[in-house]
Amino acid sequence: MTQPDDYARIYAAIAAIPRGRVANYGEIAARAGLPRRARLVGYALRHTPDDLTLPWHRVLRADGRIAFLAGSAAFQEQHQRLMGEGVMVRNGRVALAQFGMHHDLDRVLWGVAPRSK
DNA sequence: GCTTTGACGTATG
DNA sequence: TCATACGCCAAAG
Repeated sequence: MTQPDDYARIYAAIAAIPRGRVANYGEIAARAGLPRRARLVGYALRHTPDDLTLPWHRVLRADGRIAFLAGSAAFQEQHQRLMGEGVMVRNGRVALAQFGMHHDLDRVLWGVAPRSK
């Protein structure tokens, strides 16, 4: 039962990804209050209104890989944009350990509660 | 109204 | 790493 503002929250969550960092679809969904709805994030991203500009290139799959078919135009552009802001991409994959949202600093920036306990 | 299609994720083998 | 399988579910046909 998706509501109109679900998309708004998804877009907001994406817009909140700090420059030089990345997040996966699942994280975005969770941030938007829609746990386990990663696919909806993909859908929303594919249908982003023209008047809306988002850092869509910072959204990757859970394993750190770019979601597009390797070699495709979209794939290359995403790769380009990421490198452009300092995010290293190796064989279509980003090292989440370095650029993902798993450091304490990120929790501060994102206001995410510490893991467990 | 039923089936197919995804910028997905986790779990197995 | 590849391959299934399943959970998830809005849109499109």
